[in-house]
Amino acid sequence: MSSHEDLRIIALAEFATAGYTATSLQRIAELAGLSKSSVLYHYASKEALLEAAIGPAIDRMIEIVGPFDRPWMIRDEERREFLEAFVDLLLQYRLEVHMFINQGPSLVDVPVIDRANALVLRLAEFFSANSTSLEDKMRFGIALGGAAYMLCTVQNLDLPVEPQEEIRAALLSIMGELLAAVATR
Amino acid sequence: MSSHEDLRIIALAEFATAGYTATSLQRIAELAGLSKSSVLYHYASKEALLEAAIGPAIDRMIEIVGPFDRPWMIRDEERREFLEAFVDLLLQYRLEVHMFINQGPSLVDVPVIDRANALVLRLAEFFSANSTSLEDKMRFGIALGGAAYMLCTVQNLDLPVEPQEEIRAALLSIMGELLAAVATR
DNA sequence: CAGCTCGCTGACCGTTCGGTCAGCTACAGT
DNA sequence: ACTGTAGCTGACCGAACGGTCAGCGAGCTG
Repeated sequence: MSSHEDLRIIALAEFATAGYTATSLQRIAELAGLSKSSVLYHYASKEALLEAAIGPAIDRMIEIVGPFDRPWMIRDEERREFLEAFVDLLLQYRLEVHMFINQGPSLVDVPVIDRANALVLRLAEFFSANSTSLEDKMRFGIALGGAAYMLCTVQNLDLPVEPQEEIRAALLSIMGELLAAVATR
Repeated sequence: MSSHEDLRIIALAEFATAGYTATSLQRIAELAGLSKSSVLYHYASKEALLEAAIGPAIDRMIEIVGPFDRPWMIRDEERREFLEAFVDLLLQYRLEVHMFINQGPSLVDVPVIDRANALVLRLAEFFSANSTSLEDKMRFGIALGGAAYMLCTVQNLDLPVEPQEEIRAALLSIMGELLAAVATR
């Protein structure tokens, strides 16, 4: 296994659970069994490490949201399709999503975080494009923040991580219910 | 106005939005128009400031959860009562709740945070006491984390803070729906 | 063997962190 | 007028931060 990829994974886990600013390069180095200098050999800066950690998840998310940037034009089955893709992405990138959902607002001016924040805004517009009521917007916020929180706090609330398929089905059910206003229109 | 209370309010806002570790005493001092030394005159340490900022919210929460520590014994109307008290508490202490929900897991070994984490665990037990299914537990996690996220990110998602009464009604509706398994049983 | 790159390291840099301390000013009680 | 005390301050401390740099040994290539 490569130190480069190890560092990415370790940094992501620490950034997501302990917070970006609360995670030192020294700490990452210790977890990887390397020196701080080695971390900075593989990644030019702490910010570059953050970019590598959550960048791919944001790219993938933009891929998914991209085709639907005319939310009032898409059909019902496409909305369902989107919801499934979205839930799958939440499951695949749970640490990344949890990270930029919860720490995004506090890390402005970091390029990769700004991309994430802009993406969240686009998502909000997508989900509330045709439903301007306050409650519908609140539903979106709760669904997004709630899923991100729950998927990363499962271990603290004695929730099992397995079986993945059952979690997916339940999450799809709950998210569909929460976003019913857009998912079933 | 007292500097003491000013500092508490400023610190709470900064801790909740920027994060505890990311907020320096210097920053709090500047926002309050004081020197860092003055902050440490009013509060013995950064940790004491955190305790003052979120302690009252935790005390109040324990008051609310306390009477219901036999969840399988309470009646339906009591569950409804509890949900209303809980939503009111979320609205009154939104910054505090957002703070220890999102930063609680990463700030272990801080006494006041440990109290908060223990409280969250008690809440989880309360809501899922008679419903051990995976989906019901996920519902609780999404409701808690989602409400905390949404109530502190409203301004970022162009959600209005007013009118308070409409937000309360909508939140009660959504939370009741999410926690239907326990709220209506 | 010489030369080169790759992964990695310790020593070191300037800055900022939370926290301590002696001392300042304004004011109230005696 | 003397004495506290409350509120506040700048100077300073050791530790930890992100980051730089010269140089190490191993392995591949000519």
